[in-house]
Amino acid sequence: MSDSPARPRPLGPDEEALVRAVVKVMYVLPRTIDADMAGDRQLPLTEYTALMHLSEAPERRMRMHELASACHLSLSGMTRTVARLETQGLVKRERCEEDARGWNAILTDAGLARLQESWPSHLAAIRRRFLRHFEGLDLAQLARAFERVGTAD
Amino acid sequence: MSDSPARPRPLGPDEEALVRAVVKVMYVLPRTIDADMAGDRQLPLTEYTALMHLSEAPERRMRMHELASACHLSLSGMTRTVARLETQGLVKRERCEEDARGWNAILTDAGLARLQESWPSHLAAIRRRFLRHFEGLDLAQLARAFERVGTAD
DNA sequence: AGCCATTACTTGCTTGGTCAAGCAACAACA
DNA sequence: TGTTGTTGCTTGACCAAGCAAGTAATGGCT
Repeated sequence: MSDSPARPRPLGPDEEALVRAVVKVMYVLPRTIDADMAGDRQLPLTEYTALMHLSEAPERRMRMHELASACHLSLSGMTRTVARLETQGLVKRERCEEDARGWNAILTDAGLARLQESWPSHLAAIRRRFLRHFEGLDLAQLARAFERVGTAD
Repeated sequence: MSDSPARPRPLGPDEEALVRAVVKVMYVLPRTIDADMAGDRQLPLTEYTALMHLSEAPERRMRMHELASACHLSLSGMTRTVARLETQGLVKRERCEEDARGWNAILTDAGLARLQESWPSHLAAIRRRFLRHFEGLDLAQLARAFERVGTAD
């Protein structure tokens, strides 16, 4: 907080409705998606996301901090996530060649297989629980608005 | 998962952009708002929300499960939240008259004062970090879409 | 060469949530 | 009136996240 705002204008009805709906989505959607994906071999959303980003990276490898920021996770959070994935054999870690402080997280073949096994239900959940409800709206415009959210100015 | 979807159509570019942007918002926005509100006397978002719902309830009181679902929290999560608020004197608990298993969480005067103290910065944060970016869009339409999110059909 | 500031990551601790099990009060019924 | 099942909430065990402090490698700068 830089300045303490004296009496900000209260929310109008539409604004309030939007805020409440989005807050609800933030709480409910991740759990819903997770639950939809909970087949035999549940892959939690965070771990799924990490595998996904790795699969899209050149050589299926990324530095820890890149991966963390791609997943919107703190670096320490990512350390632990990768550790979990490593014990399952889905990811391995290698020291970075050009900077021995750094590590690469690397998607293993098993990890790729696991991701491919999960993505259809992940994708279906996204469509069914989320995108479905935005049919007919201008998605690109909406995406631009959401991309700006969080920035102050 | 009831049925395993064979090969769902992959996301188009606009769909993908929207999903990524919304996911990012879900991770980043709560922390941003929290941080904006972190004045001297930080009131975490969950606790703020609980106080807010209580303040709007008749007699400033609600049953635990009502409050939990209003806040999109599990009942046990709400038990702990209310416990935290109680130790700060912002809420008190009373056995429910007509059903001695039940409890009412009741907003105290101190709680109301605290809420009134927090809401300007809360509101400002919401405007600045969120609503600001939707100017010119049809908020009501958007709200309706988000209200449906999470439901399957 | 030797030191210092910086960077990349990990670890310890705390917080805040879930789920499952427990407990007490109620409701329905023999 | 006791018994049996259900409901409302709490508690215990666990887990994933963040922050702050620690460690190790690097890159200037003298």
